[in-house]
Amino acid sequence: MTLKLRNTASGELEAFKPIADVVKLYVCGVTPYDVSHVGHAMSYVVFDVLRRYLEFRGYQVRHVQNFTDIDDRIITRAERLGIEIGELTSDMIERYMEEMRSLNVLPAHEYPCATKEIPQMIEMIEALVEKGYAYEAGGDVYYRVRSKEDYGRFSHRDLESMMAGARVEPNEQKEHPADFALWKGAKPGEPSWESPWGPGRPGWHIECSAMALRYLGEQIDIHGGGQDLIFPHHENEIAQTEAYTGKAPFVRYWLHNAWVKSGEEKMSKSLGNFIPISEALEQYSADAIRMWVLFSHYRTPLTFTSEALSAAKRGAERLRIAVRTPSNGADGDAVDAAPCREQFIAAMDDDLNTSKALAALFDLAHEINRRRDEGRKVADAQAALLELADVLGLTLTEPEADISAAPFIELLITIREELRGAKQFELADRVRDGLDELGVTLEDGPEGTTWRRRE
RNA sequence: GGCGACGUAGCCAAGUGGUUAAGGCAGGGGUCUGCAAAACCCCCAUCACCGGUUCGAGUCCGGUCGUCGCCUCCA
Repeated sequence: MTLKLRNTASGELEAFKPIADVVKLYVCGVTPYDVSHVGHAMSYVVFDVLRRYLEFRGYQVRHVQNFTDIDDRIITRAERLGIEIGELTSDMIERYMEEMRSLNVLPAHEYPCATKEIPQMIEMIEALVEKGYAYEAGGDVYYRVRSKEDYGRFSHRDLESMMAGARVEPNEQKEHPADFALWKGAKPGEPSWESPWGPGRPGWHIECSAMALRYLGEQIDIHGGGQDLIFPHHENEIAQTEAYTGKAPFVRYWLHNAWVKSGEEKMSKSLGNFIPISEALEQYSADAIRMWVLFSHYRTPLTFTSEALSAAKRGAERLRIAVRTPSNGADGDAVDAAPCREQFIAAMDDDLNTSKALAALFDLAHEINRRRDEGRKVADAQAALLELADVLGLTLTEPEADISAAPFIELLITIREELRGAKQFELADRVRDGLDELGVTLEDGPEGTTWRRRE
């Protein structure tokens, strides 16, 4: 069995074969001008799962993810806040990193920032101008889309029909309306860097090319991002990179995740209809949020609703209980996890069918509970469930309980035990209900009472 | 207008030609329990609509209706 991925470039399911031993993975990062929202969470959880699965399958992965720490929105916002752009971006980057940690997203191996890669970008732009793929116009430098005969093929559009849309801003400096900026001359007062074309800053697309080139090489295995980046970002990235290196394809497999909807429309920063990751994390555990994402396929739009998140929360709890409840059985392990493991792998091999992979985990959890109830041993199966859940980045651990509260909870349980012994059920129930309201659930079993913390 | 995607049970969501249409949540009925909780057992869909291809279609083709996305910054 091999991993098959839906390659945006071909639209086909393709067997994954890395170019070399180490899989080169580049994921488009955020523009840190504002806090990240659950749409970003979806995207980075998806690519985190891709990375974890590749590693689970025995590949070594080198994961690079950028920060676009210079652009119009950053400049505007920093100006409005009256702070330096660096102050704004480093704050947002710090928050982003913290949120990813909370979501159990593995850190990339490199997080290059656009502003730290200016020389590389200038070098690329110069070479593109020299080769005739780009031209300078009034302090700006543009990529000449006409220089690439199949420009638009990647995103399934052609220059003529794009012009028909009439949404491309006319710019008399450009040779062609679709030509895109590699370098933007600075307007007075804007942050800028020196260049052969005067002070300015890089265009959006060039940074990813320069960083991918520098940190991963001229041809990479997988490039990921949201579907909204297919055009123009990735189309342009391909054009300029392949023009620069003379090698194609720049990327072997392009993967794009769908977007998160807020109500009936796409959640996005510009629409202002977003739910920050920090806000989601206040209400739901990382496991719940990840499970919400993973319940559906990465190329299908997701909707953030309390119903969906609650379902994920309960689902995570179900798996958690299956792995944490010990068995007192003594005979050999009663559950064979191998069939589940096979189903899990088959599902993940099929373009990361996480919905099906999760179903395999729920089946295993069910089997574990059944056998445990029969008094059989299930420890090995529980270990397997934990291992496979980890491939999806699910920890299956309970929400952090306040350690200092534990002895008091234990004490209340002991007292309640005595009340129950004395058939003082009303008082005993008051203890249980009281703890329940504080987010602690008591469960009476044959071995005594246990407690767990709810999300 | 161009391009892309989607419409499966109360909700979320797999399934791309062939046994009883995965799984989760919610709901109903049981077992367990002092009562609960958790777990376990049982129940709950003919796949937007119309037509076609086929021995056979949720699954392919055509059309209708509806929804979303990209074409400008966006994960």
